[in-house]
Amino acid sequence: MNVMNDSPRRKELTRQAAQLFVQEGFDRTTVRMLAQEMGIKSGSLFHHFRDKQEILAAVIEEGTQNALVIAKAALEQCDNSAEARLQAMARAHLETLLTDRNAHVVALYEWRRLDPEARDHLSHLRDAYEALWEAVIDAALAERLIHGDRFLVARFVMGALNWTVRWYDPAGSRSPDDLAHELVAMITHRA
Amino acid sequence: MNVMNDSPRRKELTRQAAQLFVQEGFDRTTVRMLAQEMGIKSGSLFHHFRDKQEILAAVIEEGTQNALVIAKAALEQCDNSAEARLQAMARAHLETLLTDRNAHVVALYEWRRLDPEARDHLSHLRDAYEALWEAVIDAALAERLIHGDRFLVARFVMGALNWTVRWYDPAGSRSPDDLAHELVAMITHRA
DNA sequence: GGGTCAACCAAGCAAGCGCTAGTGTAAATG
DNA sequence: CATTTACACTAGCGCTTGCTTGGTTGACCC
Repeated sequence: MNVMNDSPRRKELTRQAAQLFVQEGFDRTTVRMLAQEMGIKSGSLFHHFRDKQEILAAVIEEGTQNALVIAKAALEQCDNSAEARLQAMARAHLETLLTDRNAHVVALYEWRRLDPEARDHLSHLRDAYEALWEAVIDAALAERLIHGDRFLVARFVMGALNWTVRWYDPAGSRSPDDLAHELVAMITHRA
Repeated sequence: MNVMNDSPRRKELTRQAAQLFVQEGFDRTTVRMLAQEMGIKSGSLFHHFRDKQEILAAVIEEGTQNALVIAKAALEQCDNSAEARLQAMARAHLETLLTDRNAHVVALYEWRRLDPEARDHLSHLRDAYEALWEAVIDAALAERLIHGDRFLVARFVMGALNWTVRWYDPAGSRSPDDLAHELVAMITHRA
């Protein structure tokens, strides 16, 4: 057992692990399966990660960090209107789900498999992401673009968006932009 | 190894299994843990269920069947207006999540652990439930109470509702009725 | 009062699990 | 040239897993 830096090699291994975790689930994915997918033997795996748990944490950290970066970038390069910002966030969320699908599915489904320390560390990242959403929703409420309880609206919207991993087909006819449009139209109270 | 009827004993065992599956996840729940929770030895478990998979299927079937019954009852004893029916469905959904929480959390999180035959059988049940939703949403669209794509609206709404298992606290100050109200208000386009 | 049957138990098997120990080797570093 | 580093290998330990086997118990039935 050795390092725990973020070498490029480790990044690639993390990506491949995410793929398997989605296919099989974390518990059903054995270190031998992971090693085979990575083209090495199971013993060699522990040169890159302290243990199996750390692979899961790495997958989720990678995905969440990307989501944060993308969402921030989307907010920076869009209008200041509440509607534009709402739409930018929704679209960014869906695009992350598309480009970084595996990591996010893992984050949604296997969160409970994290040990307490990892969960604690990663929930800070997740909170930072959700704070972006809440700021945008607050602004929309202030402009009276949407109505209702701040807390509830945020959770309803995130639920609707996160649920898309269950049914959204990136190869289908609908683009993330379309979906974001429809969602904003649904909750918006103007013509 | 023996029967696979639906004796009252089996119902009770199923209920206890659901509890453990929620706490630990399906894969991490061992037959020895299940047996201990049930007050029997692990070998005796296989008198009631063919294998571990069948316990999972039993849990999910029970929960989905209950949801169907409750939703149908709610629709029968409410106004014919689209808004009332929308609210009745949302409220029924949330109440099921409250009274039958364990089974539904399992259905949401462990669906992928079902083997293909069980998944096929249970997806028919789930489709019947979703059909109720789509009928109600169709009516609301026809009345122009809500706008948008039938398919997308249905999935956004179900996502928002199912996501509640992540954050909703039944002991908190909000009732299922409150939540249903807020959700309908959010997507509704009238004063 | 012999037969039936659901319900349970003790014991254990074969397979698979996460992880470790110790070693080899090619490239980078001093 | 000598040493360190990064990465991979083989071999296997200690343990848990889902499930099976072979048998016992006690309530009910004609």
